[in-house]
Amino acid sequence: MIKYSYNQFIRGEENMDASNPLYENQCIHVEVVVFTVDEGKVKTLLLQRGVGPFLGEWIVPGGVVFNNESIDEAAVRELEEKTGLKKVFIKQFYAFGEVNRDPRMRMVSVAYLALIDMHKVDLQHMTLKTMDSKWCDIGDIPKLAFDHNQICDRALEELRHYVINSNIVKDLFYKQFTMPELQRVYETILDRKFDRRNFRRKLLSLGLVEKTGGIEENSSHRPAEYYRFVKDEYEEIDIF
Amino acid sequence: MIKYSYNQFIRGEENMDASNPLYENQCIHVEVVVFTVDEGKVKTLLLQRGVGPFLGEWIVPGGVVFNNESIDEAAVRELEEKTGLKKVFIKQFYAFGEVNRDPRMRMVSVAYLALIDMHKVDLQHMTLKTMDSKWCDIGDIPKLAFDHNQICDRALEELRHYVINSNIVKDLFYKQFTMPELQRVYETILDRKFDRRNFRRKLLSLGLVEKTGGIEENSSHRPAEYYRFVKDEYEEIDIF
DNA sequence: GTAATAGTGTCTTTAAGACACTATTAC
DNA sequence: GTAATAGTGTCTTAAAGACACTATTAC
Repeated sequence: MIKYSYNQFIRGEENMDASNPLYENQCIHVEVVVFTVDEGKVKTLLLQRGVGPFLGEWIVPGGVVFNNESIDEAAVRELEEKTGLKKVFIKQFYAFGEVNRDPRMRMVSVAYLALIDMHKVDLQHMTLKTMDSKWCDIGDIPKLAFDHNQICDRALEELRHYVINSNIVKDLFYKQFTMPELQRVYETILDRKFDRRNFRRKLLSLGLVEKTGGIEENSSHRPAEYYRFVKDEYEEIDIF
Repeated sequence: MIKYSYNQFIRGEENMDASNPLYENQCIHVEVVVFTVDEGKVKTLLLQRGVGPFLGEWIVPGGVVFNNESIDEAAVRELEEKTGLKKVFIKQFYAFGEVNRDPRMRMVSVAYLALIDMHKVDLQHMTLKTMDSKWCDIGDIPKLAFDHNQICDRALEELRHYVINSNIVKDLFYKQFTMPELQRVYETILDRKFDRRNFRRKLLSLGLVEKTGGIEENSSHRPAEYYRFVKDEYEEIDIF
């Protein structure tokens, strides 16, 4: 990467460098807010810091963007490091850039959200920089370090938006599912109830899901039929 | 701002600094894509670079984020420097972070969009770093420097989204307007036609606009009645 | 009166919302 | 048979879309 002097840059020439007090020591971070649904609850992945600043406090997964990777690639890498998951669909939703949001440097965080099936993940509870990790009900999120509460809140807003306007919910299911299960996921994330008949009519008439032919087994009641998502790709579509 | 060493940071201690090859020389930029409607056309503000790199090529307004301001504040400052407009409503819509998008440094651009009434603006055609400026029809945007075509395209997508889902269009009118004028703006931005009667019914039944009581003058045809937006604040509301 | 554009109301079609009974399984 | 949960259809209401004639102005 070519280097230039600050004075050249500020005079309007083509150069700039990172040793200028006006904008020195800037750094780009990504944060990935990971959502899942477990036992009818929406949960998000939190990590407990094993290092300072904010040693022992909880945060959402994230890390510095390296110069040899795009911000999207950094988010993917970060998610893989923390969950072991590759090829997860992530969605950038907001950049956080208040002045003193990180005590170490001037840091802008580009935040992403991801939806996963938690059963695919084998959580690492202890790593180099992490003392512990957990899935936390979105109603019970504790005070987090940095501005991560704000990031979480915003992520949840965006999640709801995507759930209403796309087929993103498919990422919560790695295989087949029943209509009541699917309905519970929508109800949990959106925090509202749907009529069973209207819900089923809606999802089917949009062509979003289809029967697989199989039915549930070992239920102590009438077994539900299995469904799958018709499309495997992300698609914008108004659902509710 | 406290400084730390790279080695401390990467070892998982609380420190980091900006002289580490993995993430040195990073810099945060903002870009503001400014939209207006002129003679029934959607236009965006472009500047011609008066300095290198890309001397003489066109870009959207933007600049470096200083360490004493948030990214939102930087966008507001940038917009004021380029248009003279204060208190303009801006909306962050995306962060662009490919690796080599700027030849000078590792640069992440947080992009904002703004809607203004162009008649309020007195364009500066020549400044320290700018050779010229113009309002460019969004159908005729030339090849721009950096990744600014991508930024423009995405801004337009987001603009359409906000026009459909909020009252943002109010920012295009600084005073009263007629129903046909308003309809033309929606039609231009969304690139579709509406039935006059249905359009009027929709806007009125949503309580978005109201008559001012005045009527157009000096039209060589039946004068139209003037309307105003009922709310002055940004509001999310599904319009179409 | 002509040209230009503004203003208005009804019918049809589609989507959303409300609502109750029958079916299947394990025990 | 009992408990638990799945599956299904119709009616009502609201919103969207299609559509044609009259009104006002400058000239």
